[in-house]
Amino acid sequence: MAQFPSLPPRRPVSIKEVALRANVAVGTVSNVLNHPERVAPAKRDAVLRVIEELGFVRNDAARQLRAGSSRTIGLIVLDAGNPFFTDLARAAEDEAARQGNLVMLGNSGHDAAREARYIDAFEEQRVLGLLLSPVGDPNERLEVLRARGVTTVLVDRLEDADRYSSVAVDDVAGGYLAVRHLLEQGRRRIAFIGGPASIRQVADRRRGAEAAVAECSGASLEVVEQDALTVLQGRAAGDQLSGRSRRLMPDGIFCANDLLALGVLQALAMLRSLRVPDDLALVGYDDIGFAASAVVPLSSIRQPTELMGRTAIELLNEELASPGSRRQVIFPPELVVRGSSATDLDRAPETDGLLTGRK
Amino acid sequence: MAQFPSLPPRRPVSIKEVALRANVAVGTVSNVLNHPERVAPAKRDAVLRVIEELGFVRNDAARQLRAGSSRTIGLIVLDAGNPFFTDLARAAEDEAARQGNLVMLGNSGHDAAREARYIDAFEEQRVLGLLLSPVGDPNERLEVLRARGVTTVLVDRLEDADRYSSVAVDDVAGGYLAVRHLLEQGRRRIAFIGGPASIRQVADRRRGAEAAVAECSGASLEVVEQDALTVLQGRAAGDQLSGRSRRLMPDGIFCANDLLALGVLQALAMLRSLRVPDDLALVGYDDIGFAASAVVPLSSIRQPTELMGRTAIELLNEELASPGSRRQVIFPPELVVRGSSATDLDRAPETDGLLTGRK
DNA sequence: GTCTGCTGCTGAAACGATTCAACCGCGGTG
DNA sequence: CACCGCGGTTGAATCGTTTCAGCAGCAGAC
Repeated sequence: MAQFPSLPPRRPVSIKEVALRANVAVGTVSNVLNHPERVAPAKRDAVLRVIEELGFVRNDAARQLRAGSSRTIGLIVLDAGNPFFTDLARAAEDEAARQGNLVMLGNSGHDAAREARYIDAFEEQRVLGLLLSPVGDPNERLEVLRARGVTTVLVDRLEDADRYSSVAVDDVAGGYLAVRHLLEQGRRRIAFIGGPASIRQVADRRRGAEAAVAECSGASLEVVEQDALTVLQGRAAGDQLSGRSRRLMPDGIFCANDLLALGVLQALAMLRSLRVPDDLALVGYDDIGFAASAVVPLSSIRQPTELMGRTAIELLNEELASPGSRRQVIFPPELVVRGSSATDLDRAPETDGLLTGRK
Repeated sequence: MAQFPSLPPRRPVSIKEVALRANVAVGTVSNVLNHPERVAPAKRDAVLRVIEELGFVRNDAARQLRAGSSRTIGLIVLDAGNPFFTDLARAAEDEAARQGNLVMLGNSGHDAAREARYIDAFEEQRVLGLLLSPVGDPNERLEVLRARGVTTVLVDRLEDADRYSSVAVDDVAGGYLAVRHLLEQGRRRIAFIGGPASIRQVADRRRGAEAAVAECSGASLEVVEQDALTVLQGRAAGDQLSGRSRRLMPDGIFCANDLLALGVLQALAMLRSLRVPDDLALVGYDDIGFAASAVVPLSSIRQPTELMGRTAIELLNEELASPGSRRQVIFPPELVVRGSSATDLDRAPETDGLLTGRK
């Protein structure tokens, strides 16, 4: 531990000192910062020079105190490690930056207490608004916030009533899209491998799969339920399937998430007799980074995360502009076709226009 | 878009209104909030009741303005999607929370402009201090911050001079640890598969590998250089190796990162003739989530991310307490042995005490 | 009854930026 | 010459909290 000659711990420079040094009134310095066009060029440059010289940095607390609200938007995510949220956060940051606002990220990590701490902190900071991907059922908490005038937009959560603005993604459409694609590739014996049905996303994706199968005569859907959405569970499911006779083997598999699909792929890679995609086509969900670089590149369903982030900020702005306005936006997911499901990649559709009607 | 009867946009309740309603002075309300022990229990409860009743939330801007600094610590990371940083962030948050402080996360995404925006914002907010994992060479920027009195701790970056407090991990030790383990398993023909040597981490890991081989007579090290640290590059390296005759094939491979190792594993899984770990032992680096659930669970080097996060906060506190004090902390990484390198998992050492001397 | 000490409470000052009514100076108009 | 208009500038008031010197009231000591 090195002890340096402690440089004088200079207090930050205030606007008053700048004014003094530049021989102008404090109001003029403030104008230079906030309404440069009101200040004569010569004086403006002089003030800017002094600001530079003294290393003045505006005290945001004082600005905020006077202005009544900040330029900060709070974003609380369930899992900062999940690419879905980081992509969304980045898009939200960009969109907010375009209006001169700033996004601060809080990570609740599925922990309600942690979430509460961030909500309180953001409220004390009088944030412009809150983007919240809530832990569990947020109703009471949200009502309190609402009552205190904190504008909140829900992210990745569908609310029954239209009491909050929200952005979410249509998982039913995603399941439909995946299975429709398998059917279009000529597959008829479809299997759905999913995690616990208690997870809404899983249930929705399955419903979408069922809908697609119902539209196609001669197609059947088998449901394989696993305990969790992990690679290991996927491998278990794959091992179980690979013991079957050729006759009972599905020729198309849709997994509720990419981890499951990668596990299935691992299990099947052990088998020489079965080839992907020729004998068995496979589609995952989420389009995680690993999907593209699997042994056989994995087809998957991608969520429009960037769009969701931008839209969340938009909805917040709308509600700030006209308090009381609410809007729910549900996005259709997108199919990404790769080697695990396309016998002929050239013909593979990039996006599926047919889905628009369901939106 | 539903338009609700706009509830009166009530201004937030101030401490003055609370005082009025509770028949006390503003100073007393402030004391209830900050020094409850100074207030008589009866009065304290009365004030708390009114606070609850009116839904009072302290205005942090005003507190901060008066107090001169906030209770917020800024953390700027290079990549919020990287588990290394999210784990570190979470540990930092926990440690900060123990002292009543709060960590706000900014994601620079390797973008210097973005980083600058966050630095400015945090400085305007007069944060307690900054934990920074800088983009590129930060020297000029840091000097400016230092001059303005913003206490900064560097994360995951070694500075030559001891001009800043910092936490980092010893990549040389990591490389040494990995290869020593391979040698202990009886392997002698070692290969190092690494990304561009321009990345410091890669170069350090390689140097560690060289040091371990040098200590063991009869051992040799072959270096395979790839363009990037990706699964695809790993697969390319694996394909290249698998064309070799048995004689020239390494029996132990150390990859500069887990992605490369997974790629190698993919390439070798195609080959029936070569088995992992019997014919070829494999060790990766970073211990990402996928390492444990690979076809053959991957041995890897784990960085003590939680410890680094906690320590970063500690260093910040130290420097705040006695300005001018600096400390650099370098952590030794940890070896995690899994199926890809252990012929006998029971004998596998969990941590390697031998390393302590190098620290 | 006076003095001392102590607890608990009060109320005004201070923090630093923004805002806004007032003011200044100057050129143009009638 | 008086007046107007106007761009540019001023400085006091304001935001909501914390801090702190000072005061009231009370108990105990003498």
